[in-house]
Amino acid sequence: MPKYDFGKIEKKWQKYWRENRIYEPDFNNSKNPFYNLMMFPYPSAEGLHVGNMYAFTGADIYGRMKRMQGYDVFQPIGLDGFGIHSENYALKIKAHPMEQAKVSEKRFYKQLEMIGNGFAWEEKLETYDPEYYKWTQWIFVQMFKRGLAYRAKAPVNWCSSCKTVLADEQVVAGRCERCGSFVEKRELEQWFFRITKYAEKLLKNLEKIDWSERVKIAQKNWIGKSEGALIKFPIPNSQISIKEIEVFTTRPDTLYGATFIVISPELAKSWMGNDWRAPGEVKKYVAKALENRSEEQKEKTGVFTGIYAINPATKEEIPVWVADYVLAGYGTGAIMAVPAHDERDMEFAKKFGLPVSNAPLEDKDKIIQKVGGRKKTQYRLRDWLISRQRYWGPPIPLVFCETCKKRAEISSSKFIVSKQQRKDFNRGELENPGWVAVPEENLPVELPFVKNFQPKGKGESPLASDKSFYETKCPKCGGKARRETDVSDTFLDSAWYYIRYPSVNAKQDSLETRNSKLEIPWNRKITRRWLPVDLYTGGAEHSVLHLLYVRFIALALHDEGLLDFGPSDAPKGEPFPKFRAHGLLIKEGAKMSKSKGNVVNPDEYIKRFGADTLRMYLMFLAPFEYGGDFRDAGILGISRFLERVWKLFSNKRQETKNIDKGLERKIHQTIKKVTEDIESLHYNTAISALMILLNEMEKQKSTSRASLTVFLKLLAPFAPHIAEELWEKFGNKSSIHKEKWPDYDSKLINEETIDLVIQVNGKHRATISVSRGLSEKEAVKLVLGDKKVKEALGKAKIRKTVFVKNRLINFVTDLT
RNA sequence: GCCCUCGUGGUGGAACGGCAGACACGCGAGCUUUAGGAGCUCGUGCCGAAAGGCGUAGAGGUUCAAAUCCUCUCGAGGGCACCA
Repeated sequence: MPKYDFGKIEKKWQKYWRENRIYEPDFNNSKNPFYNLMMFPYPSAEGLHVGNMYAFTGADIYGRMKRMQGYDVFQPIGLDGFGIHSENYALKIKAHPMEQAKVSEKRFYKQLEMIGNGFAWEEKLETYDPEYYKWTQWIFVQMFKRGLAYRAKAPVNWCSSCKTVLADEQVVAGRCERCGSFVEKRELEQWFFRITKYAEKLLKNLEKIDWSERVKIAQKNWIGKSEGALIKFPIPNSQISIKEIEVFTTRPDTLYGATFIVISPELAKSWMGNDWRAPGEVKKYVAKALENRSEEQKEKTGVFTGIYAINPATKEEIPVWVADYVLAGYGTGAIMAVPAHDERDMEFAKKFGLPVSNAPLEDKDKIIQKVGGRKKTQYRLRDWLISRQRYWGPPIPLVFCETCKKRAEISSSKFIVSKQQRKDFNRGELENPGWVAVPEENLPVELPFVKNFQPKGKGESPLASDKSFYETKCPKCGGKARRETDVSDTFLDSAWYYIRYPSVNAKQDSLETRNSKLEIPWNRKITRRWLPVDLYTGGAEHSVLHLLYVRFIALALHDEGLLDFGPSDAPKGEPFPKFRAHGLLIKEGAKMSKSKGNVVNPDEYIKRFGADTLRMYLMFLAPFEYGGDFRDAGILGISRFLERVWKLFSNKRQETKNIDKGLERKIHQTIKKVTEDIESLHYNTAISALMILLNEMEKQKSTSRASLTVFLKLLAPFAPHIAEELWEKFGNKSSIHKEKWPDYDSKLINEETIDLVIQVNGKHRATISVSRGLSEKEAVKLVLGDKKVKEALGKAKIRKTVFVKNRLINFVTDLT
């Protein structure tokens, strides 16, 4: 037998797999579909990162076992290449993103093939492909038409380095998730998706989906539900039109201790916008606070407004202050301050010499009723800011028309409008007068090649300088109109890719709506058969980004009757009943980063050791969900292992009729262990079990063909190429990856004799070999005859005997 | 500040409440004419010559029995963070 030439073997089988369509399921007729999905990569860096490979390999091993267990596994691959990450990379290397995309695509797909995963290549997709983003725009249109997209002016996050607005989810500790620059607040008009409408559903469904606990908790915190009450504080003898202040509190029971009110600068400003003639000092404070509203915690500041309100419980007059520690976007923008029960209020009270009252607590419900308040549930979650002032994304498929604005305003007014008039406009058009959706049949709105694609930084996308792009006709009235020039957030691209995959090569499907036929981006029958996804794997860093958006979009499309998944244990419309977050791969104790120069390039290692070795090494480091520490030295262990496997199959192929009992038992134990460990993603211990089995087999003079067959099958998910090669050398004509996964016989697993541990007062004193199933009576008799035990017991009297069958016996003696 | 997760040899990590350290890496000794990033055998938690003792961040507790369960402290990582 020749030596183990992994380079040649790996190439050979990768070609074979593709040509023979080994990993292509039958989408229309599959009886046993299993959708094994891994988050697709964004090709922004120099090439595939070993972290990507780690994640993909982990998902692949699971998929390969499922395939051998008789499932029709679908494991798609694609590129999330639209959006700011790829654009920033293009900017950095001074390339045009549209051209760079083609370069990255080629490179990534080549690398992704080299790692030996069972990808269904024929269903690959790229988010920047017009054939794909046509449908991303279609989703935007559906959201708009159904009142789930709206335009509003609001203080939003602005990254001055990326020169665009960002969603709250993309701001991490006050910094831009992409570039790390500090994010500032700017008052801008932007497009939002109404994710807050789904706050409760997104929260409640978490209980019924099987996800990594840490991710569920992160989502729960992000949604941030609090139950409390709205309570009104009247303003007596009010000189202005504001007659009362309503506050939100989670502690209505502390109302008797509320000794002052604090309103946010934003609320103060809106009062001034009415008829409040605020003192100069207040005006100054508010202006300053609004201009410089930092997220950082700092010393409390504030001013007295001169206004007094009445505490509805004590009937006492309390002062109203304005301070920037009260947020505008949460609750009513005003709070009742209870220094005795709230640290922040206490800090404020101390600083400004306000009274502190230690009033007793009341019953929550009673006090709410007494003062005429009402219960209120509040969420921390904000709407999803979806527009971006960048170039490399799907243009938002909307058009602004002055003529239609007036008509829509009339139609949306409460005055008498005929039903027909109202029907002329969808909800989005009524809520956003002047904005008209591009009709579905005119999609995609293609992203033009713009030479100067660099972000402008004036709150406008580069498309705003392309006249030929934005000048258009209103699809509604045919008049002169202007296209929206912002593009949508990358996270919209990735919010639905998994629905598209199974339908990439499917027949175009449509839905009957009231007055027309609506083309849809997925085949309904296939979608019902393959979705929801059976197992979704990805990084925990997407806990409140992708993983929240993707659920929202699926639930919304589902509620709007556009999408219909097949049955699952999860609530209807949940895309991922089971999600597992893989861990982070680090290098010698440190995070991999280009600045540290410790980024592992998988290509090099594949060249030196082979993809199979690298795959197994990555999986051997630690449990898949923990992550792992990549150390160069360690890979030799796996390299040796596979070399020894190769040798075993070269040298010990003699047929043996007499199967060694001990080996047979070991084989069945290994089948059980490997099967269970793959199921729970404990690949490290599965590999260890294979090593133990190999050690055993090497000790045998000869090994039966049946044993070797089992070994190869168990190895196949981890090292798919070498397993395939040895399988062929065994004379098989079809792929090992389509073979049946071995079963174990639980009767053959148990050893006939076991080591019984003998303890005296909980201390291990001896171990004796006894036959399995030995009774307590027999055990005591046997054990008490043991010399060591006698010694240990000495003269002490046995007070109690604890016997655990097939495991241990513990004598508890009187203390002497 | 609040919430979550985790602390085990020189290293990565094993361990249904029941023999702590599986499997590897590294290291040590030996074998093999052996220059290859080789292979094979044995050893390798700490103290001790041994018997034995001590050991899972630290301190308590529950239990016949604790790395595992409970309480507190310390440390690391992650999420939220002036959200009333």
